[in-house]
Amino acid sequence: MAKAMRPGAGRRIPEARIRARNEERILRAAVGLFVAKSFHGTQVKEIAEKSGLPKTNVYYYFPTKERIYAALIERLIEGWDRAFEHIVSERAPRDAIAAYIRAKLDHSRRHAAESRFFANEILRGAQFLERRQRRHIRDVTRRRAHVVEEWIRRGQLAPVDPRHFFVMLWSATQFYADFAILAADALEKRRLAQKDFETAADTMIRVILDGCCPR
Amino acid sequence: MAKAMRPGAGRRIPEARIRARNEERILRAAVGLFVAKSFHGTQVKEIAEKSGLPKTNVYYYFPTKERIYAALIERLIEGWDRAFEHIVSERAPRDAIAAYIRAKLDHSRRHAAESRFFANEILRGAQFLERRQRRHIRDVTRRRAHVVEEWIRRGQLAPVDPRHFFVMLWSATQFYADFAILAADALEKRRLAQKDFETAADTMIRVILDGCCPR
DNA sequence: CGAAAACATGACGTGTGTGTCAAGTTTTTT
DNA sequence: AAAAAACTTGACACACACGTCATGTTTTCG
Repeated sequence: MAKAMRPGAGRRIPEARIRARNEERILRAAVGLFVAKSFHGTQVKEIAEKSGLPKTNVYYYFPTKERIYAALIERLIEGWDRAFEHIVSERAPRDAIAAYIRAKLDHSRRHAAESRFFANEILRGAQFLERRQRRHIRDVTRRRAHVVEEWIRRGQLAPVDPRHFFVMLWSATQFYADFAILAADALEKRRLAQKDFETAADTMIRVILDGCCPR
Repeated sequence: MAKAMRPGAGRRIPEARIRARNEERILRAAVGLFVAKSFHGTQVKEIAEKSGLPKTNVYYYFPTKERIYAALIERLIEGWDRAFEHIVSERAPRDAIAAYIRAKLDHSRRHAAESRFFANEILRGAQFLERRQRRHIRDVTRRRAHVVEEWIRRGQLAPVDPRHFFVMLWSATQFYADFAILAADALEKRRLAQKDFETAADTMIRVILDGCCPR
């Protein structure tokens, strides 16, 4: 309520003030519900309640439940490649890979709901993911794979398959957020704290860079 | 149909012939559907159709849809620790870890549907997983963690956190089956073949044992 | 062979969840 | 200040999915 207005921002966009706020609310509420109860298990009524809006109002902004889901997918793709920016050939692989791992782990911890939502979508066959979105993922991966190849050519990195290498990084960095329960059980903790994520990062970096067998 | 009878086996269990077969059918059909459409998205009618039984018959064997789901969970836990059997202190860590990775990857490839089903259950908060089942996972992990600690004590392994180390192994070995679509896109393949799983295993073993930075 | 259990099936009830509609209120524009 | 657009709301309809029931058919066992 006590929100500061940005004067110059909202002149030609009358739709983009209250609408933006409400859409945001709806999406925020929807992520958690979709993760916990899946698409079919979530009812629009619940989304409405959780976002503090009446149900009919939800339908005012989104014509169907599916469109809410699709809107969420769209957002995720945007954030997908952010952490990849660390992987550049100018940087030494040790630094770059360590930074990537820390960034990705941190992101997944802070956006656990979104991370799970994405994982869930892939798990069930990426039925809502569009062709162009998958192509985007593919293209980004290819570009960064070239960086790894460059490192290998220079002898800065052991000759590993770059794509499989990335898969390893993804899997390790997503696991703690997505399968938090399993990770917590394995660590014999009630819940994962930030500290646990840091230990996880350290372990990962150590093993992936230098291996687990002593030199 | 042309099934050999085991004479001595089925005397006091008249329920366990045709029942066993039908329950098996139902569960088989259910796994795939639950993965693709989640619990709520799957209708008993579909399970019936896919298993070739009339719907009412499904209800004859399972009182509710939930019980079908729970029965599937029960089975998964049994298979959880199989691959862990490779992790024994008598064995050299290099061999043991490599064998574990290959076994787990192979298992997840051949039982992809079950693997995804389990992943899905954890992802949504393990709502159906019972206390004892989680305790079982915890206990098994603890026991194997001691093996890793023993290796470290002997200087056969670098001093890594054993539990985080296991998490790394799990995540990497499950990823290909659970997130096959993402993995395939990353590798620029239509579908993952057995060969891809082998390359994955090789890469993993290499990186995890010796790291990615050249010695 | 005959009784009892296990198995199979079509038709039905009931709750609930998606999306609609028509009528209100607030905000923006002229 | 009035008109128009954007937003909000309660009540409703239609569909459909879970689970039941009463009634057959096959298997098992004495």
